[in-house]
Amino acid sequence: MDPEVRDGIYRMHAQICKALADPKRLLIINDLREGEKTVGDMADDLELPQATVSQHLAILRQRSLVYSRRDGVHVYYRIANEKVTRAFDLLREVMAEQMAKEQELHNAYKEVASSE
Amino acid sequence: MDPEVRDGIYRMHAQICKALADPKRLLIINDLREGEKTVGDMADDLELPQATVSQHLAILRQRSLVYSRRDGVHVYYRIANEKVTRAFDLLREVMAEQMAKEQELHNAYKEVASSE
DNA sequence: CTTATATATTCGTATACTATAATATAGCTC
DNA sequence: GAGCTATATTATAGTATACGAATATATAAG
Repeated sequence: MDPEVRDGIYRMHAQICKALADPKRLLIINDLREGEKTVGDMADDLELPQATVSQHLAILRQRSLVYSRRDGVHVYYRIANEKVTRAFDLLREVMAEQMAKEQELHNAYKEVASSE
Repeated sequence: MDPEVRDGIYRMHAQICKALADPKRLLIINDLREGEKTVGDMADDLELPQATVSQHLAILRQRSLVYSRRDGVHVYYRIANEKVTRAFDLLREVMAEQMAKEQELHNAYKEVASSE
């Protein structure tokens, strides 16, 4: 493949990953699983300042991970693609498996240590 | 959930996402789908300096997305969890669908423009 | 047109990331 | 041990990102 094209694709791919690479944006995405919500709803749910939520939503919007629609004074957001949620879940599973593995090691170590 | 615990989990989750959030690391992960490889193999495949590949592998290693084993002078890397690959693929599909959608819009616009 | 509310944007700053070059370490072979 | 190759680490400079506070915009109601 043309290296420039390849790099362009990988840059875009990374941009999408970057959109997920922040704890608050993950909280927002998780919150949106329940369905469409307004900025204020999410700010309340997550106990975050409105400006913070709005800033992060702007990033998610720019990268088309969420869509928004205005209804009067409210702007409703929703997850743009169900695959985003699935990726969220997969990566959380990776994390959980890592933690489980560490836990095992830790327990094994305690056994050895206590039998000395 | 205890907000501190929640934040800790989301921080870790974001750390894993961050590991994917760089074009070169995505190239590396993609390269490793073919199977175990050494640092040098990957540097050759991707036409990147050895130090660059090694640095990015260090990040992937710290976050346990890849495992490594030494065999003599070589260090072989492999993807730690197949779910990482699946997340890679899902997010690439998200990107592809976005591009397709943009393409459609673009074509639709051209039609309108040319009929004026 | 003014006020009130919801949302978005801007700005300054602190922090974190990436890239490159140089250097260091580890394990062979002789 | 000397020299060679593979890999890792460090230093640093440049860039990007996140956060908080303040400000701006948009809509609805009066």
